[in-house]
Amino acid sequence: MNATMDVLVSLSKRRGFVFQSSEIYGGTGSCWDYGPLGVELKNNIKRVWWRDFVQARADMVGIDASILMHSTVWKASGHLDHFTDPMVDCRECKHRFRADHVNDLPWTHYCPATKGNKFTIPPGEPCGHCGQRRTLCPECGKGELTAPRQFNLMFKTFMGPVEEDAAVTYLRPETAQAMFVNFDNVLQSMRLKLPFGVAQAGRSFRNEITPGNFIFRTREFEQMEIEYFVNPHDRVDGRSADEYWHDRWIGDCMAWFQRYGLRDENLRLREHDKDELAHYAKRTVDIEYKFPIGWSELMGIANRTDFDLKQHSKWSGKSLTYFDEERKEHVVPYVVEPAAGVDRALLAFMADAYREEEVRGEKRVVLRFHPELAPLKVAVLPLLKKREDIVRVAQTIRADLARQWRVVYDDTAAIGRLYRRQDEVGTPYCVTVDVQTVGDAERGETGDQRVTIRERDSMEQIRVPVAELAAVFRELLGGVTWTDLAPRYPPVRS
RNA sequence: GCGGGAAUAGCUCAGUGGUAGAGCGCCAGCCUUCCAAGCUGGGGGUCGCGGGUUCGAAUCCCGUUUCCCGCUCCA
Repeated sequence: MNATMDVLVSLSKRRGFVFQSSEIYGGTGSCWDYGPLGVELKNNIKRVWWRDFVQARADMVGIDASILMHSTVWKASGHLDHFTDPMVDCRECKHRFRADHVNDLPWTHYCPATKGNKFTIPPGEPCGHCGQRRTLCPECGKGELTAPRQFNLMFKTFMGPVEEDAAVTYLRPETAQAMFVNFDNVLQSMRLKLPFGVAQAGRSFRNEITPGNFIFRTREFEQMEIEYFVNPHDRVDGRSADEYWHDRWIGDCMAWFQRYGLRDENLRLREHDKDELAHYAKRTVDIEYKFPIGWSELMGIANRTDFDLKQHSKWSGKSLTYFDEERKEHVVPYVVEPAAGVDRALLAFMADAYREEEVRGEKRVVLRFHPELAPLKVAVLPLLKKREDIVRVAQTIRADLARQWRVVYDDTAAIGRLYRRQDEVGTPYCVTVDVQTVGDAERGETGDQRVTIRERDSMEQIRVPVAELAAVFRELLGGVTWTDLAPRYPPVRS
């Protein structure tokens, strides 16, 4: 069965993945807190993203910019003009006006006193024929206007302790701008050649009009963004570099989500129509995921052209160009932007991993996380908690493995229940220490110094020497599959 | 923004004016040699919040907040 949003919200709270923000005060709409397991999962997502897209590539570097920036950044980027003024809409023609300007616009008026003749009336004046003042849309003259709406998409704040004197600025609504603003710093300090990319993961803030659907749309969220700069004059495979790299990134990003567990049937690409493209974009393709709420955007990959660098160059007066040695010319790079939401990725990975299975007539809830994403990697479980020798070995194993991975120890229930608990939070491997491991000193039996490793999805078990545990987990948690590794060790029948 | 529904234990929910409940989960003990076993005991709720009616309110009334569904809006 597919996970419903309710089931995920409930599991998230019960097992420490996600809590509603400020819950004891009644909760804050559209804000969520990551709990002990949620933060591990989220950090793992960000880490593999960084490793795969920054660390592993010669053409990528990263930055970590401040959330507060010079307010002119948002003037240049277009966010300030587009998103901070009270707006009214015409219900008929859908034209949008700034509410504080609407009364200054000449009014197109279909006058009832002159059988619907059309007049243009100056601002503030009544109609000379019927005496009416403006009530309808200045543009089409027919539609009613909606009440003014404050489109504060950006969170306004004040730099400086005294509000009246302080400079107004904004919490960034996207991380991208810091990478454009730092273009020249990064280029010069790292001696980069096009094409190259700058990556950043960090928080962004938007006063969303309609937040909701758990962590899908929140007012504070985390992005993983890449700005990949290319020389638009270059040709790759017979195409312009920006178009070539745009498609490359779409493919790479899609493959990345598949690699970490999202199923093909839950992923698709969606091309933005020309009329829905953002003002800066030449082409945008969304990777959509089949969330519990339906198909929705998981990440967007946009060709932002040279819009942003040109804007910042214009507003700052600084040249933001790249010198093409071959052509002996300065060019403004085009930029391809793969932008993913960390929280949405987490939701997708969780939804896709969720399974309800039947095992021996009982329901088993299991999160089949990719081992690299799983918040807990290994649970160490003593089969008998009253046997000091067993407990001692188990504790030693836990401490040893915990130097490299997130490992937990649990002895508070029967083994079956302990397994189910770990299944429910997606722990890929359990290590069980039993009498066979340590032997029975009273009977003069020595143990075999082997423990049972149990794999989450197949529930298969193998006997592995304690001395080899760390090496085995380095393989299992580093890309080697269970199917490849398990045959090297004797199985255990349960 | 409009309409409808909901809010009681960690979770799922019962409780329609008279001492705050169940199942599951959680904790402790006993038991237990590998897939939510059993027994015993335990912690945990100012019934979303504020006001009102009443001898008495989880229950009736008003307000408010949050969440869900639909519409609208938005990208």
